[in-house]
This record gives sequence, structure tokens and C-alpha cells, in this order.
Amino acid sequence: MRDMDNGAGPVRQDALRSLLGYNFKRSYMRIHRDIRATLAGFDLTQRTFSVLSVVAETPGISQSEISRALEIERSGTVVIVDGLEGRGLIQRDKVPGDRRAYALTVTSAGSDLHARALAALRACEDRIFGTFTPQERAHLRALLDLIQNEEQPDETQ
Amino acid sequence: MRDMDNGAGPVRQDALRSLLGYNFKRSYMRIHRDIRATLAGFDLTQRTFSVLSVVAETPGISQSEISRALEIERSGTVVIVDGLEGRGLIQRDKVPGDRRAYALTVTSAGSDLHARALAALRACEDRIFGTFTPQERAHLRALLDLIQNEEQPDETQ
DNA sequence: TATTGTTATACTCTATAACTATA
DNA sequence: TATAGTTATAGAGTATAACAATA
Repeated sequence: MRDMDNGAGPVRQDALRSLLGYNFKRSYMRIHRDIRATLAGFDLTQRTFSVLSVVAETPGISQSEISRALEIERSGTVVIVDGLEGRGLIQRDKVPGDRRAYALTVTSAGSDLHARALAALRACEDRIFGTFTPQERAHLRALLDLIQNEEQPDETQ
Repeated sequence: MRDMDNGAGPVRQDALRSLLGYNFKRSYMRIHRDIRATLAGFDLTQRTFSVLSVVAETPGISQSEISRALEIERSGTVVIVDGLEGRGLIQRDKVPGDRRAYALTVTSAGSDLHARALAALRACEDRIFGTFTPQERAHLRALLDLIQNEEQPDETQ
């Protein structure tokens, strides 16, 4: 009787369900819940993992470059890098040519944690998308890429 | 030279990009930005629009039913309903059989705003997915449904 | 002038807990 | 005991603004 507690009848949400945006949100919440739980086991969040990952793959990257690549505010990147450095996962080194910036690299501990968290995330996705065929996974990825590469509305006028 | 500011070379994010979850997040952020801007024109958020929409389509629905249908905490629903009621978009009526609950319905102003916001959202989605073929839209919707209907990990043991 | 890194602040969103009235 | 609604609070996540040092 869950949908008929007060006699209003089943809960209709035809309008919401007709919107791709709403279904996208619900799907994302479903995925995000599992990803968050997986990363919590490594004391990481989506953001801290993303920063760790980019540093691991781009040794010498600066904080500003991270901000641009991941679309995080610079002020937010500082806090994340502080945390990762404090845990001995990455380190800040001086940049010879530019005394403003740091060159970030992962420590061996950071590299190790990144590898283990990445493996856990792949396992997590295998669970979430376990019923998907390889073709369905590829198609989903292709559609997500299409969305990300959409023209942005021109805000310069 | 945006990706080579410090000589670290182009920013690599192969690991992140190999994860469906990360691409999902980026796509969702892209879509959400436009949806939020669209709804802001009606002084609505995704949540307040969702509640308004469900009330419009299920006259007499209770707050608890909204919470279950939209997966919002009851305490959050109260605040949203307060706001919509304060703006004259929905109203709370007594339920004959249950003195605890309210029967919610939209006012004519609420019905009108819902219709206009819904039309704006459809137009917004037409812009976002303008380059998608009808088949691609349908396929995306089908894949999103698959994700939402995934078995949840059993937490009752 | 623009950019890098930083700090402090504020705001939004959401979850949690505790409570009352009623079933 | 369980449910409907409510209130207050706290936390996470994120954005904004201002600043010093350097380019």
C-alpha cells in the first residue's frame, strides 16, 4: 500500500520520467553511492582520488593545471593537495623556471594507493555494470562523450 | 600552452577517463548546469521542481509519499513544501481518514508554473541533446533505466 | 596586468536526531 | 510500535573574494 497511503492513488511522475535530465540524476545518484562507498575504504573522495590520479599520471603538474583539467576551483585544489601531502601521498617540489608554482608528484605510497583504489573502482563498476554487455558499456561511454563534447552556450556576448 | 605551463607536458587523465563513473560525473555536471540555469528563471531548483511536478500529477499526495517517490528525506520535503505553499503554488488540505497527513494539491498558479517550467526544461534538453538522433536519445534513456533498476547490494544482513 | 598559490568566508545541499501527534 | 509531520543542527561540498608573491 506504499503508493496508496492516503487514497491519492499511485504516485505519478510521468513528467519527471520523461526528462532525460531527471533520469540522469537518478542514475548518477545510484552510481555515486557505490563509488563513494568504495573510495571511503581508502579514505578518499571522488575529488581527492581524481587529484591523486592526475598527479600520478602527470608528474610535475601544477595546482592550477589540476584545477583546469578537473574543473575545480584553485582554492579547492589547495585544500585537497594539502590533505594528500599531509598523508604522504604526494609531494610539492620547487619549479626551476617559475617560483610561483609547485611541481607535484606522487610518492611511492601515493602511487600504491592510487593503483589499489583504481582497481577497487574497476571492480565497483564491474558490479554496477555487471549486466551490461561490452557493447552496452561502449555505447554508454560514447553517449557520455557526446554530452561532454557538446558546444557550450556562448557566454561571451 | 595551457597544458604545458610548467613543462610537465599535457595533463594525462587516462585512468579517470577509463572509468565510466568519472565520465558519468562530468556529463552530469554538464547537463545539471543548464538545467539549473533554466529552472532558476522560474525560481525553482531540481528538487522544488520535482516536488511541484509530483504534486501536480498526483493530487492528494502526502509528504511522506513524495519523500519515498523522490528519495528525499522527510525533513527535506517539509522545507520544500513550505516554500511552495508560501509562494501559493501548492496547498495543504486535511485528509478525512488520517489526521496526521496532509493532502497536497497544486493551485492554478502552481499548475501554470509547472507547465511553463516543464516546457522550458524540454527546450533545454533539446538544446543539450540537439545533436542526438532519436535512436541515441532512446538508447541513452534505456541505459539510464538499466542503471536505475540494478539490483541494490543487500544491506539487510 | 595576469597568474600561482593561499586563506577566510559563505552558501547550498543534504543527512541526522529528536520531538509531537496520530494510527 | 509504527507513521506523518516538524524542528534544529551539523556536515560535506563548493563557490567567492581578497591577498601576497611572482611572471
